[in-house]
Amino acid sequence: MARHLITSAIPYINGIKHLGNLVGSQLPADLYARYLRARGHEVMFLCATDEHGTPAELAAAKAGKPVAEYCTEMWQVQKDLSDGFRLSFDHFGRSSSPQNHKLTQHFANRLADEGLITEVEEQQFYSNADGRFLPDRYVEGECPVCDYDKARGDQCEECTKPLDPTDLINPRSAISGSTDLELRKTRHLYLRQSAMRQQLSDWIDSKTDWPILTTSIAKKWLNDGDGLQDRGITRDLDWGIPVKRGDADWPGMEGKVFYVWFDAPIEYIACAVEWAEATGRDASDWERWWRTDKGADDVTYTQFMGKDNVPFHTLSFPATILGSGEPWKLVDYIKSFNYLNYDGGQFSTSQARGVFMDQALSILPSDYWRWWLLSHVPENSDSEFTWQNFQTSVNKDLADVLGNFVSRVTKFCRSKFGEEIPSGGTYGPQETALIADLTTRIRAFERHMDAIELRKASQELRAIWVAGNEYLQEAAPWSTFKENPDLAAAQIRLALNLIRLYAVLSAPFIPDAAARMLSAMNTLDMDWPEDVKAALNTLPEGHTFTVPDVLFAKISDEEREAWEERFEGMRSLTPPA
RNA sequence: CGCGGGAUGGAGCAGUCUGGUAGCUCGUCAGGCUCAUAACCUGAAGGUCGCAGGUUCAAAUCCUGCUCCCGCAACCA
Repeated sequence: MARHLITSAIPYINGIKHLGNLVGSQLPADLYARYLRARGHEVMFLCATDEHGTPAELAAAKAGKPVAEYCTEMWQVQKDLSDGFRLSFDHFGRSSSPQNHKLTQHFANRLADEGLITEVEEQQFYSNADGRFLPDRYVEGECPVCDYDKARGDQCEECTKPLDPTDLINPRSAISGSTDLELRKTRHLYLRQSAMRQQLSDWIDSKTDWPILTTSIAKKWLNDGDGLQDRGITRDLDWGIPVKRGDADWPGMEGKVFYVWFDAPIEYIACAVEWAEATGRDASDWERWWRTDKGADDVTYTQFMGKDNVPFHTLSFPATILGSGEPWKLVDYIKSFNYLNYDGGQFSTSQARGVFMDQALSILPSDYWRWWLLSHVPENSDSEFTWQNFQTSVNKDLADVLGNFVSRVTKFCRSKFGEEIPSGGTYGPQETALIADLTTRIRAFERHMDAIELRKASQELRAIWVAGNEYLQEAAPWSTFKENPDLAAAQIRLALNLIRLYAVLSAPFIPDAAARMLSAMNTLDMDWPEDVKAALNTLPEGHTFTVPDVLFAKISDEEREAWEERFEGMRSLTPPA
């Protein structure tokens, strides 16, 4: 038994996430966590909401609520949705938690002590109308190059020219449209990432087994242009973690907060602190996951995220960890994903394009979504969600192959032998061959899961389901029953045990259906099939079971067409109350 | 010459690192079975592996050049 720490990139508090967000981090992380638990490993699976930054303030303002109140509500909304998708977090925390405040201030203090923080004075637009500083993107104006009048402070979207806010002609606030702006001097803390470039580079180079996507992005940031740049870690905002050196004030930094990308990854650690406190544990219980001097040296830490998050996890957060000089656990493996596109374009939160988590659950149970998303996860390149593909895959894999297998076996047994595992007969060559085939496939499935090769694992799992149908076709118990009922009994006994086996193997992908399969087989035995032959003898002769309802109803053409039409337009921008 | 990823039968993908008869799922066609959610099982047709050169006995796989698509481009979650 090994110990695994797993974190999913933490979703931003601003609004409900779409399927692209889900498939890029939380869902594959959940699959891996469930699989490792099923194999008997000790798992700590953490996620949280990322609550700081300007977008949260703006969303709260739009909703007419104080930002703290807005975040609390949206946290609950996201929590309910992750429960709906059966995401099995050990704790779903909040980056605005007191625990994270304390840890973030602690790390800043440590980094300052190590000489890795510098103060920089710069000029930034201040909006008198809005009563706040405007970060780059929140200044708009006319592009000095192409005259496009909606150029943003960081870049002109029309001519793609990178800009400074001060380059803009007639700058205005993107929040209120006010042109009453003035340049003010402000001081900010910078993390001296450049000083850690070599250390980070050596560390990345040591990770030879990481996905190409992960290392190539990291190396680009390390080596491009002038190399890794120092990064501002404070902002002139109200909402956030106050800049302090540990418990002490930080002279000159009054009224400022840490930048969201500094405190968000620290929440991975703070989340474990929240977990320990919420469950009545003490500090040593979370420290054994995070402090290598307090038991975490045997922990394997895996992070899941979309490709847009890679730089922060390969460089910024490791810079914080390494720079602290303290024995914190560093990530061992980073699994990153490409994007899931929606019918020819990108899913978009701001444009409300695509299918969002709440809508998905209102249409179909979570297992449908989990199976499709996990078996089509964008591992090697961007992939695309289409209703047509979704309908075909789900109907074929879940209804026809797996669901129908359960149905044909249980119904046949009920009609010929009654609702109990039939007695008599022995396993012969066909059964031996099936066990050998399943053993090979299950070992391959494990290898793919261990390597987090999710598409291959899905494919293998499907092949394992198909093997059951092949066996039935060949064994033909409906024929053998007529001449040799004992043989038919043995065949069906095996098939019923196969249902339990499928439930165990499939549970990480489709937990609800797996639970129904186990319930129908009237068993709580979820032991992993280390020995397939033994696993297929788990349910003994005479053990009772019930015929379950249809596991997966098929998606009809009418339903698919209705959804295609419904989701063609944009979703309502109003988040649920 | 900004960086990275991709281009494989009608669709979606694996195979490329470690050259050696091109593989999987869906779709199509034919057959089988009749226990089952008109499901399941078997077989067949269909690809000059983006384009052009090169290395080699042999290239989807290695090298060179080119074309097209996607993402990123630093404080934007």
